[in-house]
Amino acid sequence: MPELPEVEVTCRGLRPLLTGRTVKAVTVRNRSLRVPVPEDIDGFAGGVISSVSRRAKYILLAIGGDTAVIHLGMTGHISVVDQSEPLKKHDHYDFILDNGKVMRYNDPRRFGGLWRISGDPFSCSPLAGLGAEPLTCDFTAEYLHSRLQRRHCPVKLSLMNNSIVVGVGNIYASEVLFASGIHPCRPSSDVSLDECEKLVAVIKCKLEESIKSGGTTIRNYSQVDGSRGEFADRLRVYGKPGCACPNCGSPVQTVTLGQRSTFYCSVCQK
DNA sequence: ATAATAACCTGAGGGC
DNA sequence: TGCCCTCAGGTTATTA
Repeated sequence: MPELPEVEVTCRGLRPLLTGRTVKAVTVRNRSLRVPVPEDIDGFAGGVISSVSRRAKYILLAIGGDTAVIHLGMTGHISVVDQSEPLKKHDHYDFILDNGKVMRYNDPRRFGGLWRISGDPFSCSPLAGLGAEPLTCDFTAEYLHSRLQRRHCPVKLSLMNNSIVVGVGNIYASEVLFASGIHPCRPSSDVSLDECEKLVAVIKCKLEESIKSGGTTIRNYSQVDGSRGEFADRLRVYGKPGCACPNCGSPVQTVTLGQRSTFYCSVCQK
C-alpha cells in the first residue's frame, strides 16, 4: 500500500506520539508477516524511544541502543490508541507505552515486517544495499543517468527498483513518468541525461507534494489518526484507464510491466 | 549482473 | 444474495 509519501506521513504522525516514551512491553499476537516477527522482539521492553525516522519505505524507531525497523507492506497500518481499545482482525503486535497508550500494528495481507537491529541499522538487512533517497541531494540526474545506462528493462521498472532509488512505488512511478513526458516502456538505457534531469525534479516535486497532502488514499491507507490522504485527488493517470488525458484528452492507456498495472498517455509520453 | 516470473496473503468489487 | 474472478500503495526467491 504505502509508498514513500505515505510512510513519511506515518512517521510524522508517530513522531510526537512516540518520541521520549518508554516501551513497557511488546505484545505479539500474530508473528506471521512476510518475515516472521522475531522471537527477541520483546528485547525492546524498558527502552526509551529516542527518535522516529524513515529510510526508503521503512520506519525506524531508535529504542535504547537498538532499532525497530518497521515495514508496512501493502496494507500495514500503525495507530496509537488507548490500551483498552478493542482488538480488530489482523492486529499483529502492540508496543505498550508508559502513558497508557499502545502503538498497534494491523496488516490484513501480512506483507509487512518488523525487525530488531542491534548496532548500525543501515549496514545490515533489510536496509543494507538500498539505493538513493529521492528527497536528498544524493539523488541527482547524473546519478540516475549512470544507473540507467546498463539497464535495458522498461524505465518504469528501474524507477521502482530499490537498489537504484527508493520509495517510488507503482502509483508514483506512473505519475512521475506522465509528468515527465516519458513512456513507461522506454528502455532505461535510452533515457537521456536531460530526461533524467526532468525525472529527478519531478520525483522530488511529486513526492513532496504528496507528503504535504497527507499521502494517497485509494483503499487501505490512512494516516496515523485514521484520516485519508488527499493526494488521490491529484493523480493524473494512475487508476484512470480510458479517461481523458489531462493534457491532450486522448484516452489513458494501460500496460502491465513487472506484473503491475501501468498507466500512461501514448500521445504525451514518448 | 540483469531480467523475467512466481510467490507470499486477505479483502473489495464487478459480472453473472 | 452469492459465487467466481480479478485486482490491489511491496518485496524476495528462483530461474534463465
